This record gives sequence, structure tokens and C-alpha cells, in this order.
Amino acid sequence: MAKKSAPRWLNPREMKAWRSYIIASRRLLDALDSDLDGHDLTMADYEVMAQLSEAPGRRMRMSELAELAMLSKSRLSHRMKVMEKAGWVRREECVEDRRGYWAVMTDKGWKAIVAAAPSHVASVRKRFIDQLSAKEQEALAGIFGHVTEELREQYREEGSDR
Amino acid sequence: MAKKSAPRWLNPREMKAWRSYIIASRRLLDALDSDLDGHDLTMADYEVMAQLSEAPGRRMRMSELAELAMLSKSRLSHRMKVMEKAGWVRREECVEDRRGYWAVMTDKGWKAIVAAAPSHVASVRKRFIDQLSAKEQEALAGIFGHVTEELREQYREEGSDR
DNA sequence: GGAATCTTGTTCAACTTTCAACTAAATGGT
DNA sequence: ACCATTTAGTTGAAAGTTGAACAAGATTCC
Repeated sequence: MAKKSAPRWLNPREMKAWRSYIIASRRLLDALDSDLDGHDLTMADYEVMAQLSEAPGRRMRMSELAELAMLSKSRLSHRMKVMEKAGWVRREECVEDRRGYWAVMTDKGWKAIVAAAPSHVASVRKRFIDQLSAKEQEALAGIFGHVTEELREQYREEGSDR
Repeated sequence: MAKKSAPRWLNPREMKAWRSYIIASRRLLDALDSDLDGHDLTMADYEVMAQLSEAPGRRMRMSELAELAMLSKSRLSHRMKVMEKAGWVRREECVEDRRGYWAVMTDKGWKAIVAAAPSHVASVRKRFIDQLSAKEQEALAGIFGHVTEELREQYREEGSDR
């Protein structure tokens, strides 16, 4: 990336945008994670459980779940083992594609996520969403929607050669 | 947190702001990290090196460095061991406070960060900053500056009892 | 001066994540 | 039908992270 040519450093405005973004993000994510402590969940595990809870039948193929929760297959596999031990999920062999498995949320898992959700949402509100005006929320959605879109496009362009 | 009372779920606008923010952030950070691969650096290590490179004499006390790079002391300690082995930094006993150490950037470390910086900045630009208009950059700085400020305040309030 | 307390930084053990290797089943072309 | 390739998912080892416990030096306060 950027093999030659004089580097264009960030000007003060750009630098301020970038720094305040990463600093706030790290602190925010840390705070949200630590708010979840009481429920024996990390943000990543919460995300897995939340996605699964919304799937029809509260079940989903491992790959799809990994995709939605933005985890590698390997990572999901390891986390599932832990959550399975905790009795929150179960894995079921998939009949249609016998290489695959279903991740299935158990009743206990459902109870756990239902118990955690209100406090997590409250935490997201308090630390972030309620700090923003409606206008700011819309601006944010616009900005980050665009960033994701662009990343996807860049990925398509570079995708092969990285 | 939020012991009782009906949970206020996120409305669509709020949800969209929140989701697009975390999704974009995860993908963005992943992309930036993978752009750094070629320099044998992670974002966290880059941050450590960058901070150190800007300190007077390119040296800083471990605690201060941990603070600025937003790492726990333990984590920094471990990373330093790795970077020391790579010859990028050195630890020196501190005379003024004999419990402490100086993290000192070596010439080799300086060369490494100088080599990595242009491509990292280019990557931040391409993936993020250059995607934003000046107005958006300012909006972002405002929003996240405020979030950090508020988190700091919340921490002061809760700080003791968590 | 000295006991209690705080701070600095490391270490150990437990846990989590990554990366590459692997099995087994599905798909596709000929 | 057959072989090559792709896809689903797991595994094991190595690397990274966390958090509590710790040693040793600083500070405070009497």
C-alpha cells in the first residue's frame, strides 16, 4: 500500500477526527464490555447470542453465524465450545449438508440473553446513543454506512491479491 | 446498571446509528491491522511505537506509555518484551524513581516506525479519513470528543463502586 | 524514624485468539 | 463415474491478553 510518493500526513482537522474516533471507540468498547461483566458475557459473545436469538427457530448454521457476528470460523468454533459447556447453546448435525452444523440456542441461553439485553441496551444508551442528538445519530449512520460500503468495495478490488 | 424499569429499546434511527458504527468500526480496524501486516506491527504496537517516537528523547516511563497507548501495564510489559527482542526498544532503569523503567526507542525501532508510518497513514486515509468531507470530519471529532468526555465523567461518578 | 499505604512494573496461571493443518462432504467439469 | 476443487467446520499449538499476586521502592503521616 502506498509504495512511493511523499506521504500526505493528516492535517490538524483530520488528525483530530481520527484521534478522537479511536480514543473514544476504545474507551467506549471497554466500558460496554465491563458493563457486561455481571452477565458473564463479552461483547463478542453477546453479539453471537443476540444474532442467534433473532434467527428463525433460534438456530443458525455455524458459517452464517460467524459471518453475522463477524468472527472467524475458528473463533466461533472455540467460543461455541465454551458456551456449550455453559449450557447456552447446542450443536446439531445438519441433515441437508452433512458437513455442517446448526448452532441452536437452548432455553437457558435464551434466558441468559433476555436477562442481559436490557442492561446492555441501557449501557449502550448511556455511554453512547443518548449522548447524541437525532441529527448526530443520522450523521453517524451516514458516515459509517458509507465507510462500510467503501471497505466492501476496496475489498472487492484488492481482495484477490492480499 | 439499570436494575429495574421497562427497558427502552433502541428505535430504528438509534439502532441504525449503533449498528453501522460497530460494524464499520470492526471492519475498519481489521482492515487497518491487515494493512500493517507487512511491517510486522499491529495497531496496538504501532500506537506504542508512535507515542514513544514523539516523546522527548524517544523515551518514556512505562506507566505513562501504557496510559497514552491505552494498554494495561501488564499488556505493555508483555509487548515490550516482544519488541525488545525485536530490537525496537530497550528498557533502562530509572534513576529518579528506582521502582521504574524507561522505555527507550532504539535506532532500529525508529527506522521501523518511520518505515511503517507513511503506509499506515495512507491506509487510514484511504479507508476512513478521505471518505469523509471536512464537515463530516468536524462532526465526528465533535461527537467522539464528547463521548470521551462523558465517559470520563461517568467513570468519575461510578469509578469507586465498580 | 518507622509503620502503613500507595505506586511501579513484572510475573504466573488461566483464558482467548490466531493460524495453519486437517477431515469430510459437496460441487463441478469432463 | 471420476478426479480436482471448494466449502463447512474442527483442532492443536503458538501467541496474545487478562487479572490477581507479588517485590521493591516511594510517600505519607504520626
